[in-house]
Amino acid sequence: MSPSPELQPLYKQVYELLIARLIEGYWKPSQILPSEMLLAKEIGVSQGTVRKALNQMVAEKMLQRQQGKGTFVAEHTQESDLFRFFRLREPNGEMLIPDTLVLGSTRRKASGYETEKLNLKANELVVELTRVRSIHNKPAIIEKVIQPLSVFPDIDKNTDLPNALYILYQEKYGITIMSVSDEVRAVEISKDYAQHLDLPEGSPVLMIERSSVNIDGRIVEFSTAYCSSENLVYSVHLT
Amino acid sequence: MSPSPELQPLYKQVYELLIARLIEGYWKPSQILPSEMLLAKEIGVSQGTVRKALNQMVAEKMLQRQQGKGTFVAEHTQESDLFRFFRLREPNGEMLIPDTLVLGSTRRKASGYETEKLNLKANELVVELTRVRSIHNKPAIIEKVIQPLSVFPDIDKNTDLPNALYILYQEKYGITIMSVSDEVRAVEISKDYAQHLDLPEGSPVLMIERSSVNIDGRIVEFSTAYCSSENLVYSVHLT
DNA sequence: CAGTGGTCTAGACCACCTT
DNA sequence: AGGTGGTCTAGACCACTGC
Repeated sequence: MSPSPELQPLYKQVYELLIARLIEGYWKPSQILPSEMLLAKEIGVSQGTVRKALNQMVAEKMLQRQQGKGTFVAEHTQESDLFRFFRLREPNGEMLIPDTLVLGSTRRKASGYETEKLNLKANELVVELTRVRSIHNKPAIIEKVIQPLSVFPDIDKNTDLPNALYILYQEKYGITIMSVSDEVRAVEISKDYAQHLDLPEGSPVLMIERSSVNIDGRIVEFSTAYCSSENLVYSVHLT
Repeated sequence: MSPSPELQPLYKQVYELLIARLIEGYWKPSQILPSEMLLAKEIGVSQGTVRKALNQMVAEKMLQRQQGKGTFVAEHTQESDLFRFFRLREPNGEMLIPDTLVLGSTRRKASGYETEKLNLKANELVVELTRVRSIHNKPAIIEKVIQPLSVFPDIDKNTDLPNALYILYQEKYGITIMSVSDEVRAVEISKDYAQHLDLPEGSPVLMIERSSVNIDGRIVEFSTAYCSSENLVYSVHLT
């Protein structure tokens, strides 16, 4: 017997094909896609089948559609989208966009923990970026971001990092963060970090470990944030 | 000019109609719905329109469909679903179902904060239920649940509360929790709670405030949990 | 075997946007 | 006016389930 082929619904094959084109950069963010009819003819399926694939991609936020205009590759450099994954709120529910100050950036070998979290090869180099984020001109969050150089070549050579790193990831490296996984703990803040956040040593703070996932499913960034919950709350809605 | 009627797509009207039937209990959890064809004939639309409404409800976890069997009202008393909103994990990512011990239950007027969170009328009565949840036979979580008596009549008269309260909500009160909103803070644990959790006073713990939402959109329960993050982590995946 | 949901197609009309 | 996506219908075939 010959090996059985993978049987997939047509719309799913179309879905995979379109995703592949997004990953390879065939269509770029904010670019308009061909119409349903054109795609259907090119691929060789009916318009309804293309529509089902497109709608699923819209549901997963890869595409955006506008009646009368067309279908666009999702632009994740707009404020509303950039802060889709920013879960820290003031106790009243308001979200303020923090100012950011870079404390330092070093290049080194990944630790065992980072190698595991980021699915790296042994001895890969990473950049460790440390930043302090302030709200109302008060330092509120200190965060350490680990960026593999294999994913972001020479990322530590950039001057003027944007407030939201995802802008840089998308515009310079073609990497679009589609989902994140957070692990939240309560810990006592270390002496060093306490100074940066203007808190007493040993104060309880939220420690938020985040893995960020690219459109192709790879974990491309890992960060650890410490955040006083005097003025900030980690807030999520689960459905 | 006469007031303009609300124009809604057909499938959305069908969607609303079906939800209304779920809310009024016309179809009950685990019950099978009529086939697409029967629903279409009864409502007076085409089968495709019914399908679009049904698929949206499946996406929102109100219904479940099985090829060859039929469409069912979601059964949220199965373990997999019951713990859909249980976000506490061991540091290795494993989830263990905790044992539960009731510490006490009192009936009193809602505080101003609770009245606001639960959208209650002034001076409504609530039940305050306090429980300790243990993992590996070690107390790990202490939680206070606020249940309005207007939503859950005589809920404090129940003996043998189930481990997962949502079973009780659904089976005795017809209330199905469809979504929750969490606010997570880091705080120092109080002396009283420290004893219950076998922790030093002032240890950093996660404080998780949760509002639980019924299928009709009302907030029907509010809880506050304190949890040592020595052995537990609040873990979410955001897409 | 009959009945169900899953997939796919084709054609129609509408509302919206651009030119 | 012409093109786009949004909605709706109708009909067909398939895979799965239960009798």
